[in-house]
Amino acid sequence: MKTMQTPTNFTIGQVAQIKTISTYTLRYYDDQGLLPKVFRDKNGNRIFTNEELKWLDMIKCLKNTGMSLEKIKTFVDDTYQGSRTLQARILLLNTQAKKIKDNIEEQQTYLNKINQKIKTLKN
Amino acid sequence: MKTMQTPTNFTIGQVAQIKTISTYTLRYYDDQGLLPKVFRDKNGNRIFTNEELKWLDMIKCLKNTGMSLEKIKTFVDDTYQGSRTLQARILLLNTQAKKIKDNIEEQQTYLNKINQKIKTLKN
DNA sequence: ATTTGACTTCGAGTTAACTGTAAGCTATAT
DNA sequence: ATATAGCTTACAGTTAACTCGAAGTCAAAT
Repeated sequence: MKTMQTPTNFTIGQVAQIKTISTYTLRYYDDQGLLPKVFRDKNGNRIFTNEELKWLDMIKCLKNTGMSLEKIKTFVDDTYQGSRTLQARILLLNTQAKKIKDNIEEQQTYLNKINQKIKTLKN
Repeated sequence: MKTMQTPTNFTIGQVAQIKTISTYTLRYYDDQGLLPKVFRDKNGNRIFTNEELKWLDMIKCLKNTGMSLEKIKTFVDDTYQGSRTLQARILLLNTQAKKIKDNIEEQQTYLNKINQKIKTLKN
């Protein structure tokens, strides 16, 4: 079903507040092509929409799981290329999912090691 | 029980091979004070022992779980200060353990999000 | 005796991802 | 009318953690 959207136009400062990202970083992401759909008002100011907010969540997800901004950009670009790149995008996400799984295992191993070390320090 | 030690003197190149860390990085770590017990032979060349190999494992563990080299250095320094710093070291490790646990949870959340996204892409 | 290889120091260069500064524009408030 | 706030661009600076180059020392091999 379709649902009504809440008003969906934001300035860079509003987005900075909502997503707790600095305006510097938002402009940097835009400059790097991570937000290719940001339009401008008649004064040249950026207009962010819900689409950008969703992208920022996705960027955060990929970035915080170790993907470089450069690689994230290829994902963004592919997305705007449409269905032609569907397999590439699925592959990229599957690869990232695998990487996260491996990382979780690695972190678990390190956690065990540190807990072991704490034990020995307590003797 | 006490066990015999295998011979325990290594050059920087040998350590680089054993631990697959570049000699550049090893010297950098030494310069930064992360390996305070590295002695020198009569020619001024570094002599690494099993103690350093163990430290390199510990450094890797802390570093790969997100600790800065600067903070790792305080842990190393504290260790060589002896029992006076025991509580500080235990605290540092407990804090790191907590951080790792939180991170694992976060990564799990991101993994779910990505798997969800893969699903929607496949429709 | 000289070449080779592995080591040394010092200092400069690299990279990613910001982070900040300066100069300027525009809409709103006083 | 002017001050303020929030935006703009261009570009320079910062940070952590390396990474490398140059010039030099020393021991072992040819």
